[in-house]
Amino acid sequence: MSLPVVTRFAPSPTGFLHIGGARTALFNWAYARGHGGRMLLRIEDTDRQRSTEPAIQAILEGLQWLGLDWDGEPLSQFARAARHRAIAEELLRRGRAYRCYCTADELEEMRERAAAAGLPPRYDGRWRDRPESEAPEGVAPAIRFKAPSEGETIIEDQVMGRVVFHNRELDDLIILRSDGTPTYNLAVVVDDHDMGVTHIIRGVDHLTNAARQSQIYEALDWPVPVMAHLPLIHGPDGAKLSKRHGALGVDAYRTMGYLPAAMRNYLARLGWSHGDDEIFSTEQLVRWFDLDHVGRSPARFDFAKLENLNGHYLRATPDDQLIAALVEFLPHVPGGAIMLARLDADALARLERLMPGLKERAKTLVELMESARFLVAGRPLAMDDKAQAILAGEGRQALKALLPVLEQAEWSAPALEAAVKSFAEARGLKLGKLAQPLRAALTGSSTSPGIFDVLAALGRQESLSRIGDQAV
RNA sequence: GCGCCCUUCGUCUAGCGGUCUAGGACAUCGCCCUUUCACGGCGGAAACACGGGUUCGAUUCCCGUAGGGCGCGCCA
Repeated sequence: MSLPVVTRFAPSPTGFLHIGGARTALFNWAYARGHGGRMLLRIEDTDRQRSTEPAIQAILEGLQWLGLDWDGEPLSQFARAARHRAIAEELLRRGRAYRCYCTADELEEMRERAAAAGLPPRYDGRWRDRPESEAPEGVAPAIRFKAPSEGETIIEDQVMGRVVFHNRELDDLIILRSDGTPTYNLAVVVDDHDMGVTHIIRGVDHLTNAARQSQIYEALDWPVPVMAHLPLIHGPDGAKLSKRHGALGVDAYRTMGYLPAAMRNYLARLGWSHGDDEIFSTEQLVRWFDLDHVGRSPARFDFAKLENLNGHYLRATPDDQLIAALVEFLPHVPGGAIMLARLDADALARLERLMPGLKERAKTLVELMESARFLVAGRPLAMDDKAQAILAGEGRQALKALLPVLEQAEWSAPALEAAVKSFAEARGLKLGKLAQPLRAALTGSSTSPGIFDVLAALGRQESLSRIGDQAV
């Protein structure tokens, strides 16, 4: 246990980095960083049909956005095919593997027969002890691992506990295809060994593989790494993650306006806990993260909680950093580019003044963007329904009456508030009666920060002309 | 079908035999704050799947049942 920790994240590049993969990466990362170890990245691209370069890029970018870095260069599993083949042959030499001359049709038939008999679809081992001399003409053999047929294989899982598999349940899996390329279970074992991986942290969907891989380690006389299998993440309805909810690429979460720090925090709490702590920094996560406190039951993805958490992070981010985050965010969201183009120095200065009020009201960068939009919006100003209603009746009258008062007022938030207040009192009106139409006229929205701050931030000329537009 | 895994408020979870009249967070409901919307504060409702054991004592340990998940490819 005194060995330096080496973890790895090993996605297959057949699509984007989904939320489950992101959490697996986060846990591997946190574990390695918290134990003075390294986290390696391996791209499991041995399936040439389904692996794509764009998918690799998407995964790398997803990790980067999440703020998860890895040590060394990403390793291509495919590039190591020769090494895998050599180990398959080594297994053959050791008598722990054999050539299988079954055809695809034959295997299909085998599965069908098993299904008909109500048996598990397993390879029956027909070439396990059959001499090579009986090999049929013209059939390229695959190499199968000679799995132990008796006894049991035990996984001492750091999360799931001691898991026992009866060896009779595990059939002889193919480790080298008839075209000479390695299959997953062989490649994983060889790579993890060669990379010096000490801790394998991955989803429970690999638990059965853990048993098969453990057998291969044993056949090779290699030490089995520490294993930890994480429960899966489900959608809000408890079923499998679908496109509709959680099975989105992490880039989708970026587009929805979530902050990487909030994502890390939220993902960490999905399946792992540190007492009653809910909001903690990434630094604390690294310090606290352990396998002991990873739960065993699957978790549902809850957008409401993510959103709440994101709101916390938004509010906690210093204004200048938040503006930087927003500026960086805009190109990734529909309509954002236009807004970015209009954010000149003047608008940025106004945004800075309003940020304390704006960020308190936003849960995502999208909401922040929407609430700041009036700063750069051209006229006529787009109005939300409530704002329109407010300006429909008395609101317009109030604005008209208010205009001369504002023209006379000293131009600062407190002074404007005082002026409007005394005007309201003189007329026996509630302040809200005047503030509401002002808000609507200036921002086109019924939800905005302190309206007097808005007035001050916009400036006398801009404000008066906007109010004038709406008052006529 | 077979194997493995899981099961505390609606959701994420704390709990590792007595401290549990089961704690926190999100969501929800009510009140307060307030120029709107939020934020914030206070308070409410809300859970140990079921049945057997083990034990002086089970949310915690064991076994069943039910429900859910994952796996069973010359995919990873």
